[in-house]
Amino acid sequence: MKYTCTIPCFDLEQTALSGQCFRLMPGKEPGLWFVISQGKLLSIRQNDSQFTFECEEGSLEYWLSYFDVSTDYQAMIDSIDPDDTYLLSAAKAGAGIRILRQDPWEMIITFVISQQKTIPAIRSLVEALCRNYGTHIERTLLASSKLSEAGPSPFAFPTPEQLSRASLDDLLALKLGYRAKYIAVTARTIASGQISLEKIYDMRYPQAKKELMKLCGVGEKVAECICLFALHHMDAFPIDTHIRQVMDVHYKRGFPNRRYRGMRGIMQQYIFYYDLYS
DNA sequence: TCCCAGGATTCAT
DNA sequence: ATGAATCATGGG
Repeated sequence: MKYTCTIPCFDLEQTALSGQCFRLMPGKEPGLWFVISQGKLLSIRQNDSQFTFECEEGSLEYWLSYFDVSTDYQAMIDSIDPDDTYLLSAAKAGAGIRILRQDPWEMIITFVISQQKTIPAIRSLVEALCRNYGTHIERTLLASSKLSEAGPSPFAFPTPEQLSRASLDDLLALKLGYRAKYIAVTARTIASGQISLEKIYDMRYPQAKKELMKLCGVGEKVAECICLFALHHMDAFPIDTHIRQVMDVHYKRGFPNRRYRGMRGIMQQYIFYYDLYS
C-alpha cells in the first residue's frame, strides 16, 4: 500500500547519518530509502517535506510511529536557549533528525557491537548478522521495490532465538572481536527469558536503564542509546567520545539538563551529528 | 608502526 | 567509588 503525507523537520539522509539506525539505507534513486525493522520492509520517498510510504497492508501505523511523525520537533528547536549559539548551530545543521522508535532487541545488539567501532564498521557488522542469522524476506515483496546493492540486504534482524543458535566461534568468524562473547551471552539471556524485554518496555527511564545494564556488554553509554533509540525515553543522553569532547569545550559547567527536560535526547543527537559532520 | 573508533569488563587501589 | 589495563579488528 502507499501513503503520502507532509512531515516537517524530517530529513531521511540526516536521520540515517545520525548514527541511531544502521538499516536505513538509500535506494537506487535520489530521495528513495529503504529500511527493515521487525521483519517488515518499508520503502520511503522524500520530496522536500512530502513523504510517500510504501509497505505491507497493516504496517503503516508501525512505520508512522517508527519515524515519530506526530511529534513537533520544531517546537523543541524553538525552545533552545537563544544565547546558546553552539546548540542553535547544531540544531540548525541537524533539524531533519528524528528520534526513531526502533526495536529494543535490535538496538541492544547493534549498540553492543558499536563499541570501539566506526559507523561504517557497525553497519557492515549488523548486515553480516542479518545475512547469516536473520530470516530472508520474500522476493515477491522485494520485487516491486528498487533496492540498490548498497541498500539493506533482504534479511530481518535475527531474533534472540536465532542469534542464540550461533556458537561463539561462528560469531568470532564474523570479525566481531571481543564483542562476540557479549552477543552470545546476551542472546541467551534474552532468549531464555532471564531478562524480559517486555518488562523493560513498561519501565520508566531510570529503571529501564538499570535493568539494561545487567546485560553482558551493556554499560551506561549503550544503555542510554537503547533507552533513546528504542524505548523513546527522550531524556536519555548517551555520552560517547564525541559528546564528551563537546562537553569539555562548550559545556564545562555541564549540559543544561533542567532546561531541556523531555528533549535531552534530541539535543544530544543534534550535537553528535554536528560534531561528526561539520 | 602507531593511533583511534558512538566502551565494557576486570582488577587494582 | 575512581583508575588503569585489557579486550579484537580495520582504517587512517
